[in-house]
Amino acid sequence: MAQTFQTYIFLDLESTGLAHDCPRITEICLVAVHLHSLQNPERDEAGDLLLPHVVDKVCLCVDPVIPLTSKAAHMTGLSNEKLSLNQKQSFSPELLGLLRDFLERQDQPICLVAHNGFSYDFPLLKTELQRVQGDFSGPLSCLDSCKVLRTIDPIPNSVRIWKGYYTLPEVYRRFFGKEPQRSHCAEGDVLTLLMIFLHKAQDFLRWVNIMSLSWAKIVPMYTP
DNA sequence: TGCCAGGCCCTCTTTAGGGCCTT
Repeated sequence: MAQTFQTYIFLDLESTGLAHDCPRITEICLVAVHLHSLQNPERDEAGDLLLPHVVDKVCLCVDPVIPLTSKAAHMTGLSNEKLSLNQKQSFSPELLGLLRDFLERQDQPICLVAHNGFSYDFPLLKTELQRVQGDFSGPLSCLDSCKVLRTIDPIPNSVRIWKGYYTLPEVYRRFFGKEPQRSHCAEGDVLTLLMIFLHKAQDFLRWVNIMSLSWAKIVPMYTP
């Protein structure tokens, strides 16, 4: 049965590597936006979309305990040394409690949104939750923005080289004609994703019931 | 330097193969 999600939480993770590296999270950012703000976006005097002003936001750096791959360190600008010198804690039951509190304070029901989330962010987050013997409770759904974009923004026949067509920066460039800010920083990528969603809000909201999955159906990336 | 994984999607498909997207 179709439901109307009242809150969309845009999510991005930075981590020590890709799935084959059995990665650990190094940075997590969640930005919660109410349906009202998505349906009634703010614009500047020129009519350009603005980021919603009324949002709840959590951004945390996490000690991954294991080494970052050189590529992940280069991309994210994070390092084990930086995280250690800044006394960052590892993913803990307390962090799970914080994330649960963040979800519970939002107007329900909630849909998490991440780019390539079905393949990467959601399974990795589920693995970290499993590591601390926990999980999110209650009805919670999730949506992969990459999957939706493949439907609502199909590749034109005139485009011959389509590698990178649905990467987060490329979609942003296509929609807004400028470079996204702070790529490969969790908060930067979340805000880029939020703007992309706002740009196609009507389409995303139309497809969300068909393409979203229950959080309970997300399979952990690997067994911790 | 490029590969490494894997679920998903597309097509020169479905008795399969290859590429994307995420760090």
